[in-house]
Amino acid sequence: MTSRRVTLVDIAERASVSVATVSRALSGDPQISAATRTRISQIAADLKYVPNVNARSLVLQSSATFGLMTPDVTDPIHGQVVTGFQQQADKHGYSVVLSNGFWDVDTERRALREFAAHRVAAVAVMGSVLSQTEVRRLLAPCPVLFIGSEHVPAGNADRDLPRGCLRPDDRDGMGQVVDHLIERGYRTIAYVSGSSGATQVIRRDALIAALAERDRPEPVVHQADDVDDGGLRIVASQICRTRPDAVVCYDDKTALFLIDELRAVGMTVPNDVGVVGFDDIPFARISNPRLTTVTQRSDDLGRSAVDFLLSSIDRGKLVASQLMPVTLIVRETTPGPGKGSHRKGIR
Amino acid sequence: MTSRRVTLVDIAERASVSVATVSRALSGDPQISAATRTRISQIAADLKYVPNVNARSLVLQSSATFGLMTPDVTDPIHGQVVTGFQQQADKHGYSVVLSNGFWDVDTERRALREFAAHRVAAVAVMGSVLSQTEVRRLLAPCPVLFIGSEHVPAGNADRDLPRGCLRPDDRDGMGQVVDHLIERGYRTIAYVSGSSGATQVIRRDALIAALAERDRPEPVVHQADDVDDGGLRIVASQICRTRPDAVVCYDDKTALFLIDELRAVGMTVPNDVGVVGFDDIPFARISNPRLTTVTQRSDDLGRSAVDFLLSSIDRGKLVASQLMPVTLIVRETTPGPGKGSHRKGIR
DNA sequence: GGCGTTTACGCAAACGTTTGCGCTAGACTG
DNA sequence: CAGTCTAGCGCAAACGTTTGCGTAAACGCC
Repeated sequence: MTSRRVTLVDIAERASVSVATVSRALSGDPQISAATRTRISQIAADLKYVPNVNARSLVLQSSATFGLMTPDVTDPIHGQVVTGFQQQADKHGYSVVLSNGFWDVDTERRALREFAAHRVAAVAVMGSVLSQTEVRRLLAPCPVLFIGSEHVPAGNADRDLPRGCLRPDDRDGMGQVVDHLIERGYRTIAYVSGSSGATQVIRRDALIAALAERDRPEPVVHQADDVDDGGLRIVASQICRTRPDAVVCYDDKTALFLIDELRAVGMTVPNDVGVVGFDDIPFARISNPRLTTVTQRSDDLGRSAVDFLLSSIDRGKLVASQLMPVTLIVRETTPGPGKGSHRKGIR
Repeated sequence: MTSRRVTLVDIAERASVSVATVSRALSGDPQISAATRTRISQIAADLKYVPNVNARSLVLQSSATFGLMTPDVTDPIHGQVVTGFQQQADKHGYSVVLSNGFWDVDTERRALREFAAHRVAAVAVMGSVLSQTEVRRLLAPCPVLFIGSEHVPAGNADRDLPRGCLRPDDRDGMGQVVDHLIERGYRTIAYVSGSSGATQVIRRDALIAALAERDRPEPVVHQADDVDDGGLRIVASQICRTRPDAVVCYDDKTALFLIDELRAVGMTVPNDVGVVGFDDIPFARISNPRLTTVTQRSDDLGRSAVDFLLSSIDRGKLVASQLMPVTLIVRETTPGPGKGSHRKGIR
């Protein structure tokens, strides 16, 4: 607060040129002679000039900034996407304002309005509880991209995607999961989902479809309300009764919490039941037992997202939606039914 | 891009008043009559007016925005701080631009310059690899707060804190850890730290001090270079040889990865060795075995950070530094040496 | 040396706000 | 009724950039 920030006019005075010249020189405009350009750059450096992006955005009518809304950065899967997004964004000279929606309608609305107020160049939203149309309306002329699974009418999870949507190929992933499960001899399969969000209906439907395609019985689906706080306890006891061979979970977090609750009711993974997750968060590979899951290269997802936005910015509209490839990683939670002599002798 | 954004002049025209009046009306200036104020607000709402914060920041000489730099949001502990920061910030009408430093000097410098360019009101940085003075210099007149442990000369970890620094009371935490370990009968204690960052030297010194104060032998300290990618493997084998009663880790992530590596070399936690972490990340309470750790209410940390910044903004300078209280949470990884009959019969 | 062309730079408007100050009309005071 | 006050609003400057257009000097050409 003490010393005023140095502006273009300060540099202009010191270099005895006009502000326009300084501006052009610093932006590398070729119509400025090399001599004055270097001279001006030197002075700018001496004065520790740092441009005011607010002023710039004002005249440019748009700031070199992306808005990114996530339900909760705390969730590892979202954190990874954010990271990738971040990296790619500032590789292209964009910065990103982050907002958490916290699965709350009003919070999300405020966040989106904030983006609009900042005149961000584009925004990516992952896992909103708002409808896609409301989001787009709130953001008005600004291009929007939906990361992760987006709610589409059940039954055509992989086709008729709304434009401006980038998500992992959950359907293919579920196919791989089911193939693996069948190969290992699991027969009865259950599904357990977290509380809210549109992703899980996609994954659930994908699982149902995958099973149907292979002439397997429909899965029992369990729904947990508050995964972080004991919401899976009843699910665990239900599973304890129904005794499916394996249970596939909405995501890794759900899977890990479920395993914990299963232990509490006396069921051992993978001895008594196989478990597979989704997302491959960092802790999936060091959990005990290590979690079988499907990885989606979340950071790539984030990176692709900004590529998406960039191209949609200069084309003026969003390009077609896209599915990200996905691969199953088999670890210790699915050795096959009854084969759960998991690291005997060590634990 | 199609329809131009609506501005104050649009509202002014429609309401047949001046722009100044509109501005004042919308900001609740009492010198505008209640009648016109509501009339203008109505029109603004009809037109879906959303203010241009860039223009505002330009005249206000400062944007209602905080910069927040973290090494990596993916790390759960940082994620939680970010979340708390976020919440408190937009409770006060501030938005936050996030940047990852990724433990890289140049990335951090770019990020800080970005903050300066945005003319953020204040910035909080957690776990920078830059020196505190360089950070402050880069950010010039803008107040800076260091979240988390900050590097201070060894030996006076808890006093002579540099101003503008907010961190958990690691020293007290380590005291609780040591007391707990002693009470449970652990005698030889090792310390394992992650690679970079200033936090761990603080915690290491805190552990050393805590042991010394209680007339216990100095700990063996291990240093891992790349925790995420097998860096703890050699540490695990070392521990396998030296056989300490317990090992306290720099943070939960390190602890969890270490436990995984220990299993790989045939050591069981807590049977063969006790483990305690630091931070209480979400997965600490569902790991197998569940991790004894010290919690620091990371979201509170984030919240306190913005309170800090807010008060430092209107006072014109940073208030004194502050230690956040911390408490030990005893779970399953420290039952006492040899008492590791951890959940027998279940796993 | 006149003419056109290029090079290198300056002028000034514009972006959307905020705010100090000035102004007017009506209310109030004596 | 003249003067003072106040409520309610408008004028215009300012914030720091960018950029279209103008222009002066330098240059090339015959």
